[in-house]
This record gives sequence, C-alpha cells and structure tokens, in this order.
Amino acid sequence: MKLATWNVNSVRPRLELVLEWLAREQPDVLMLQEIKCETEQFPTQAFEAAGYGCAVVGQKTYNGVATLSHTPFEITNASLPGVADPAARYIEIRTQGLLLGNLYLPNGNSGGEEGYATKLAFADALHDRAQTLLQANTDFVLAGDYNICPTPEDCAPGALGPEDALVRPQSRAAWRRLRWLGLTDALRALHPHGAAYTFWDYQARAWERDSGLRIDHMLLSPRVAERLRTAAPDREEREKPRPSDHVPLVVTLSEPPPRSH
DNA sequence: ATGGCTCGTGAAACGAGA
Repeated sequence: MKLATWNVNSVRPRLELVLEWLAREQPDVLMLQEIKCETEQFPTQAFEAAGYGCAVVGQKTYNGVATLSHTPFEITNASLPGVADPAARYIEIRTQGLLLGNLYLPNGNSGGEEGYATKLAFADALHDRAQTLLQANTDFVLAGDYNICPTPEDCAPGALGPEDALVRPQSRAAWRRLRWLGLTDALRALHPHGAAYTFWDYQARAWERDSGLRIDHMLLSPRVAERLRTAAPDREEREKPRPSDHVPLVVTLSEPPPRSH
C-alpha cells in the first residue's frame, strides 16, 4: 500500500502537476493540504477521471484539505474532534482497513500568542484523537503538514529563528507527546539521521541552497508501523515549473498479516 | 539585512504562508 501527503499550496494552479504525479506514482491514497478553495471549487471530476474518489473539506481563500483514494472509502470525520476553530484543517477516511487522518496543523506565526495558542490547541486535540483511536484498537495513520520541525536536524542551519512557531519548545514538546503515545515517525524510523526536508521557501533561493525544513510527517499506529517498508520525500517535485513549496512525502506499507483468531 | 516569492482576493495592496 502506497500513501502520500502533499501540501500543494493551492490545488487549482497545481492541478496538472498533481495529476501527472498521480499518473506516475499511482499511490493508493494522496492526502492534500492547503487546497485554498471552497469544497465546491475542488476539481473532483478531474481526479475521478484519474481513478480517485475525493473527500474534501474546503473554505474560501485559506487552508482546506482533501484526501484522494483509489479504493472505496467512507468519511469518518470532516473536522478534528475537540477543535472549536472552524478552519478547514482535518479530514479522516477509512479505507483498506485503515483510518487515515489528513491534517493541516496551524502554522502559529501569525496572530500573535493567540495564533500560537490555536496551534497548540490543535496539537492537543490531535493527541486526544490518537489516544481515542489507540484505545479503540484501530489501525491508523496521521499524515499531513504538522508545521513542526521535530529536532534541529529537521531545520537547515539559519532557516528559522529560535522564536519561530515551527521550532519553539512547546511545538516540539507537542510532537514528542504524540510520539510518546507509541506512534512511529515513518521517515525517521527508516532514516534516523540527516536532512530529509519536505519544504523549501520560495524566497532567498532556499531550494538552490537546500535551506529546507522537515515539517510534513506521517505518524503510524503500532501495527501499521510493523508494516512500514519505505518512506521518502519526493524532492523531484521541487524542480518542476511553478511547484508547491512542499514536496510529497511517500510511504509504502506491506500487506497486513492474516488475522489471528 | 525581517526582505526576499507565491498564493487568493478582487481590481490595489495586503495578509498568510513557514
């Protein structure tokens, strides 16, 4: 099973790029963030023509998430339980025996301390959602743009100041708290050290200087982690004309073991 | 060097992004 997450920074100007990527990579599921359009404006027909059903939560101008699935699915949540903020930042589906949460965690650099508190509140609610799913013995993946660089290795030297919301101690603590539930960081489980960036700023020739960040992640519940085979950012997408500032993170899983009884 | 790009909005700057 092949899963991917990709912050596309607006789906409409990126539609051809995403369709080409789907045709080439043929993932089972692609989780998109920052679609930046209302649900009705999402190019559902184009993705359906490519063989993917769409679960979409959009809004005007900002945010928005969509999950594309090659296999039949049901939507289990169109917002993150416990989050009062109406921003379109979470959609969750069930397919192939997995619950797949697609999230766009608030950046937290705008809106002062109130904006930062929104980020931490979302992370708290995500922790509670993961805990609920673990208690229900559910196999799940939480994938998306977490807007957190978990460790200094995940931030190119000088790319961010120490006060940035992506590296603030409370942001990193929120990430560790998720991991301490027993979740596996797919990328780091297979590649424990070194840069594995998923984002390069459009500005200051960040891509050319490889001044990137690792902020897009997939967390796996324990039984899913046992099936982990590969995890890698697709850096080639950052070379394309008019790219997103993020690249896809691609994870492959082996088939689930036969059920015991 | 707090700017540098790239979006959406809506028709000019501006906010958000990270």
